[in-house]
Amino acid sequence: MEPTSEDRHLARTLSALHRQVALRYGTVARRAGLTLQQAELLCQLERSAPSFGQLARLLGCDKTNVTGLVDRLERRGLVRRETDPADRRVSRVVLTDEGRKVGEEMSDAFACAVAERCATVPRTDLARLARIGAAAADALGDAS
Amino acid sequence: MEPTSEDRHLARTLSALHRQVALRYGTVARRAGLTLQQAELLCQLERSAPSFGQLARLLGCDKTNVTGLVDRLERRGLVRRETDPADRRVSRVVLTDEGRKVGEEMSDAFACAVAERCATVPRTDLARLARIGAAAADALGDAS
DNA sequence: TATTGTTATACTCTATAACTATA
DNA sequence: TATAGTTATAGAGTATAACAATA
Repeated sequence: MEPTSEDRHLARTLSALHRQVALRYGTVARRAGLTLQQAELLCQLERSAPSFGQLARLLGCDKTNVTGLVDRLERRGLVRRETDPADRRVSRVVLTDEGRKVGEEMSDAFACAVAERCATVPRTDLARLARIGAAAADALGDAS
Repeated sequence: MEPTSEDRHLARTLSALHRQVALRYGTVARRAGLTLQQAELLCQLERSAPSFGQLARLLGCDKTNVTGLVDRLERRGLVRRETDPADRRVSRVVLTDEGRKVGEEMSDAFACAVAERCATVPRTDLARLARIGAAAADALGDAS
């Protein structure tokens, strides 16, 4: 299938936006002494306690990779492993109090950085971006 | 500065969108036998021949890193180094014919993947996303 | 003297294959 | 036997400090 001119334009835009977000998010993470990958893992723990396999799927990497990421976050006291009582093969990754604090600080810092820089973009456009961006992220995340 | 509820919402959305784009883009890159970082460097060469320092700034990484990335892309025949005649300290990175071909194939494949998956999102919304997303990327990319 | 790219080093990220423990 | 997580290994990405060539 050949992409249309509109397809190409949207793809280029999403790619540029992704790069800028990664840059800003990486800056915030580094200020907290974390890598971008560690910060993204930490953010997946705010509302649930996923297993290693679930984390691998959420982050789009191999499960062997998650072992190392969690090792390093655990060594810094930001997360801990908990064995699932229902199935003793699975380990769940849980935020410590310190980990929750660091995660919230990073989220706030990133939100502020975005808001400051996007102050030149009309408010109604930002609201649209939030709405449509969420729909697009959902669509892109659908299986396979 | 404390972020508003709208700030947080926008930041969460941009973060989710970034993650999905990175996942899809990474898949396309891997199919071409490249890492996500190599693919992103390659895409910076379509319209210009940046120096190592410029590439470092564009990619948000250290210049020492660019040396390694270019080494690996050069080893695979996708780019080559050219000394700038005006200032013999600077090297410019140039696409080979093969590199341009691979870059274009990846761009097309990514545009198609996005278009297919976003088929459920109304066309007018996608046009808005492209317009506002570009403005936001510009705003986020502004200095400092 | 300042700048550009490179090298050396150390650590992190990443996937594949082989392994252990549990189901 | 199948699945969840780990370990060993190897290669790639990353930054810091020291360096060579050029300006």
